[in-house]
Amino acid sequence: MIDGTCQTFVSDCHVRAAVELINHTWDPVVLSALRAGPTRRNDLLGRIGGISDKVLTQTLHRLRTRGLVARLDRDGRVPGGRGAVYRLSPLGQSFAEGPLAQLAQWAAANQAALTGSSTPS
Amino acid sequence: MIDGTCQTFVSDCHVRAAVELINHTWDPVVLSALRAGPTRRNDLLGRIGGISDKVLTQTLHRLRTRGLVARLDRDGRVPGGRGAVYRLSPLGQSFAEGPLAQLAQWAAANQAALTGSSTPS
DNA sequence: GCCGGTTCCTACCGTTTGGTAGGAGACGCT
DNA sequence: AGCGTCTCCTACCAAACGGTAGGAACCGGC
Repeated sequence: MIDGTCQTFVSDCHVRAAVELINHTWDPVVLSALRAGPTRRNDLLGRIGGISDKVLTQTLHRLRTRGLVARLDRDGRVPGGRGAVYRLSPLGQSFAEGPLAQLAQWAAANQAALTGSSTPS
Repeated sequence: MIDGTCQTFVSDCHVRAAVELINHTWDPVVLSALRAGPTRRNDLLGRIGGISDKVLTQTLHRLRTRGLVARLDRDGRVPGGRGAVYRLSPLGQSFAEGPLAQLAQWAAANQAALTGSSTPS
């Protein structure tokens, strides 16, 4: 996957590795949502409008498999639920606050150009 | 799409906007490949192993539509071709050298954690 | 003129992804 | 106990994405 083994793609294949972490539409959203701190499933469902139940489960599962998110069973035990809480792992946090935040920052700075309002020549 | 209109997603929906720029498997690869400078189609096809002709066309088209890549018809006129040359637009360059490079850098620094548990160097 | 390389486009197909619907099991509250 | 809430799973379906195959147009070299 490093410079040698990555002849399938371009030499910058680190990009690929990183992009594949968030290549699933909702992955970056969930990651961003979790930056606010440990969150319960249902709260995520509410905070992230538009995501379906199944997809949130899948996304959380994928993110956990990739080591970006950890699940704390019954951490804070908020009333009214089994209290499965999801939080960013150190890796996930480093990703969310590093590249992901950079991405968001760039998009915010260039939103005018992105929305297609006026692409300067 | 900005802070107000983005209730469909999380408040950080700039992330979404940015990620959608590269959400198509080959987009970041092509963008990275173009960082080396204006490149002809066929050279891209060769430099990026594994991409198919159609997908390169689509990717280039999408990237142009989004204003990240520009096509210079017959710029350098290298021998043996019609000389359609692709290069990063200012926006694309800013994206490729900013967030995309950050992404690659992060992935390179965390490749050990990403690949699972392979011994780092 | 013919041939070959290059740029694109158009089918068609398989896989993946996200969405909807429905249900199972666990637990707290009344 | 009965009920509602929460987690999570399994179909099934539609759309999107990538890949293959084939072909059109364009241009230079022979």
